[in-house]
Amino acid sequence: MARTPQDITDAELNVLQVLWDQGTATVRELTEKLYRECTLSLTATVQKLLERLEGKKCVKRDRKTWPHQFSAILKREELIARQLQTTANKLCEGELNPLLTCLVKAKGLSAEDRQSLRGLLDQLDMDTK
Amino acid sequence: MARTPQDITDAELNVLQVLWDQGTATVRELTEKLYRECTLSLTATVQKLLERLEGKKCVKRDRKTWPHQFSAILKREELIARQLQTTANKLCEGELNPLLTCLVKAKGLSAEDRQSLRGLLDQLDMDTK
DNA sequence: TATCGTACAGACAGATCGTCTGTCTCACAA
DNA sequence: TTGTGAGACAGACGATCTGTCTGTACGATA
Repeated sequence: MARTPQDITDAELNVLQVLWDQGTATVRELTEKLYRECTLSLTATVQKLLERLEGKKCVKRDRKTWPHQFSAILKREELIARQLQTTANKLCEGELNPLLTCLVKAKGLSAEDRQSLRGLLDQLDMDTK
Repeated sequence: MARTPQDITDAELNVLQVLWDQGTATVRELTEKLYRECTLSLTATVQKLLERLEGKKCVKRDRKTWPHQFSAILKREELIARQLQTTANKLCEGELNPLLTCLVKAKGLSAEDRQSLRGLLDQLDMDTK
């Protein structure tokens, strides 16, 4: 049976992280940021990762500039949401609520966290009224 | 670079799902549930998956019975929590809060959902008082 | 026009993962 | 006790994924 490939690979994610930080970057900048050096082969590697990310509509490339300028299309929050939906599909028949419950029950939620969460909920109540 | 293998594989997860439903099962029962038939090779496949799950401490095997009875050690909620932590590590520097925010902001959270979530929060307030 | 960095295509190797084959062992019936 | 069928276990294979590299074409700058 065909294994389901991960939509965003580890190496691809590293590239995305830099783009999220910088906003926009060239291959050279990305390579140096990621590998702390910039050889020919490393550049090609990053180039390939960008190519794949472009194919996945996660990154866009400005071909009018030289060298090309790359920037992220996919926002960090969108990726988070996508990942959450994926785990929900795998483990909760697509329902997001069980994830919420799990998160809230997990330790590491301070009183302030709870308070700000209540704020968010109130906000939602207002919006849908 | 070594790719990071996924802790629980798709096929392994399918086995776990059945165990979560049934509570306990033999290889034969699992195979029939998963593949709707029970050939020699399919049985071996399930056997191998169980072996790997056992190695990962997700499943335990009762060797006193014949055939062996298998049951899940890892609970569904625990796996959910683990998955959430994994995405948090990849995308939020380990912080769970951003996930919460994402989830709450996502559509598909009804008024009742919000209300029950408030209940959960109140519960937590009580506990930590 | 020579040179250097970038773009692009293609390929490769290591690893993962689902699957299968083969052998041994156990329980049960004849 | 022995034969039989199902399960346990070990090992291996092959498709696929994924990070990386090589090779070639292209574009800009001196």
